[in-house]
Amino acid sequence: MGRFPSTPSRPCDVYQELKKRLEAHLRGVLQAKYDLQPDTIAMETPPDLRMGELATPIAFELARKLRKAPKIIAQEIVAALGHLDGFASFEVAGAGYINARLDRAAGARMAAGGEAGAAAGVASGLHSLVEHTSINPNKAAHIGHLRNAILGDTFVRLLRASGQKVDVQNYIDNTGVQVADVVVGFLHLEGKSAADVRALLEELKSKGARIDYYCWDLYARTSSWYEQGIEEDKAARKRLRYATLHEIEHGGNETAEIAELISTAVLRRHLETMLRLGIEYDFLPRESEILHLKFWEAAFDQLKKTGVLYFENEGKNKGCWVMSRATNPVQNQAGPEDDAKVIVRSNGTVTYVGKDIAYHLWKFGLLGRDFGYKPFFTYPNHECWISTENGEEPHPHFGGAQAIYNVIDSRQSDPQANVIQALRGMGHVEQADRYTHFSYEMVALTPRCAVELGYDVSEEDLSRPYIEVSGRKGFGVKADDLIDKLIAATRAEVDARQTSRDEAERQRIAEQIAIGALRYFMLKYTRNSVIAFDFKDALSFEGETGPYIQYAVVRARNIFRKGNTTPEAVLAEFAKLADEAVRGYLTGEAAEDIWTLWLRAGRRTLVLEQCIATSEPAHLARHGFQLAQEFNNFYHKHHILTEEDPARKTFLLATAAVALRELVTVLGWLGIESPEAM
RNA sequence: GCGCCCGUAGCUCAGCUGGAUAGAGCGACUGACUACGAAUCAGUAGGUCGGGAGUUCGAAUCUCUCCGGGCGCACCA
Repeated sequence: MGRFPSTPSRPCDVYQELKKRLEAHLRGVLQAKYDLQPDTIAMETPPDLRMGELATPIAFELARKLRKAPKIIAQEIVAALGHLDGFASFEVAGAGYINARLDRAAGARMAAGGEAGAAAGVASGLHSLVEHTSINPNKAAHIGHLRNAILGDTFVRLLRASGQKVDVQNYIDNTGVQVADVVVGFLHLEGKSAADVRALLEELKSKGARIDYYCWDLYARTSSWYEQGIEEDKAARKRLRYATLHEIEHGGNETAEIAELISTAVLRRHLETMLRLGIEYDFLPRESEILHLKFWEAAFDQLKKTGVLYFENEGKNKGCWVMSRATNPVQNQAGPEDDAKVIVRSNGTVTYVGKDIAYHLWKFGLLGRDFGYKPFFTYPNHECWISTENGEEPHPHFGGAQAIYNVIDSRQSDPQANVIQALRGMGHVEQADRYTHFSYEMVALTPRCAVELGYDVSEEDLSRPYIEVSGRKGFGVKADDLIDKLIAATRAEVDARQTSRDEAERQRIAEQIAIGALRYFMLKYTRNSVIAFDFKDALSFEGETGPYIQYAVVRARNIFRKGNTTPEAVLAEFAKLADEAVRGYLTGEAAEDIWTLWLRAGRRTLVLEQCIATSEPAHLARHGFQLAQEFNNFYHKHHILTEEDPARKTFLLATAAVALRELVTVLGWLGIESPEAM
């Protein structure tokens, strides 16, 4: 069963519809013939199109129960299936498979009208909240953050395409040690006051320089400064670090003012960087408000009341409020539970997980408190709000979602599990079930790439398959650097090809291609595979890449431009063709590749649902590539505009129209634009 | 010590709820631009799916075990 309530009578694409139809028909037969009602009927696609389009191995499963050979059962079922709308025939294959052949004309008609189903989208009524990006606002974004934001943004697009209402949040830890570290850098390494920092921000702005890049270096310098000198120095610097952190958390002093200036300026840069990729946010909740609006106090009451937290009187956690681990749920008897997770320290302060529990109660509307809101960043079509203590009225409402997705790398799975465990323990079982840690593996650098970038790489690291990026060490590829590099590369290609277009147009196309390449690169890997980053792979525009798919779109569009017609007009003509004609064009050895393309075009919603059910956008990326590949193959084999038979020409044009529509839709869901030319 | 992830072609990766002959891209080698633009297409070579056992009519997929690699397991944030 799916995670969410099923949506009855939802429009389906060809595959979904026919699969459902066949399944229902099979159930009828099994009921009438054997008085059986199996829970599920497995449906699959045969290895070769010549065997049919749908298949079921149901006869194998029934063999034992019915004490008959699978082949005999399959024959009996096939005999009983008779005729079914949308299907041409059923037959037994192999040792007992039941294969179904579609009525290709009917299938093509359904695929041609496919936009009705998908465009309607059908509101599932679910209100989801996706949190992604969440970069500490103390340095520039790097490639690891790009993977996070692209995965998150794409998933948002998929949820919206399926009809969900989605709020996009970017959590900002503006009062953590990481921000404290750059503040230490400004105060003690550079000797700057709040006024100096303000002047620096102005100066950088006037020069068009990036404050996040400035902080990238300062952060790395400060981190290494902590490690330098004699032990006494180190201890003193560590004390300074935590004193700074506490001043920032407390607020209302010059240190906090610098932290606010820097974190806000860096945050703006992050939003600008992500906007280059078409990534936008609705709300930016900040840790400073979670602290100052006392979210924790409200959560603490609930945690104590429900018994999730208990006070430890002995053992190593004596004097703390602790929670049992998710992996170790019950251990109430006999002695202190030293393995428990500390939520409130013996000095009375709350840990990160504690604050996170409070924040997640808010996300589900269970906290009984809310942020103040003020506008922060204006997008062409909407406003992005940020948390504040005393908000402005009126403001939109955030939080109170039914389902949440946290796009956070897999290293955080432990703390995420703790939060889910707390929710469950508090009795919020439904919410815990709809809490998804959308985890993914890191982006690392290949040793070769690290050397190429001029970093000192140890012997040990050189022998590894990849090296983890580190903001603290200043080791990694900055997001904007990569985007700039990609645009420069695509611009060179576009300049060589599009000699008649003007500067602005060429730049626009180059950006679309560069972003397409980047987004596709980050999406083509499944979430739990580590990406060992290399410029050679990321800067590739051939083969399984975003530009490959975009190029297929451009080719399809060119057909209609040169043919002086439109996809809409063509599909209207196609509707008038006789079924016999369409069936003829889609049948036979030479037509298999065309039929393959139509079939692929007819499974978009199926892939969408699979992506959502598994939280895996990579499936859609692959679907887009395969669609483009099959279209390119079709494009080469069949020259459309010189086709002499007018009916066949209409059919070929309709094929291109459907492919074009699907490619553009899929690319849109991946957040990739379809250029007019390449 | 405990937990999670990974191991599939020379390289980088797919492989949907177990299903028929394990697929792409890159790289290598052959071919195809006077066609709707070759950022393309067609073809060839290349795999005991880390090893072993088990479950099953049927395993890359599920279970166990071993080997190899990565990441987590703080009163840090």
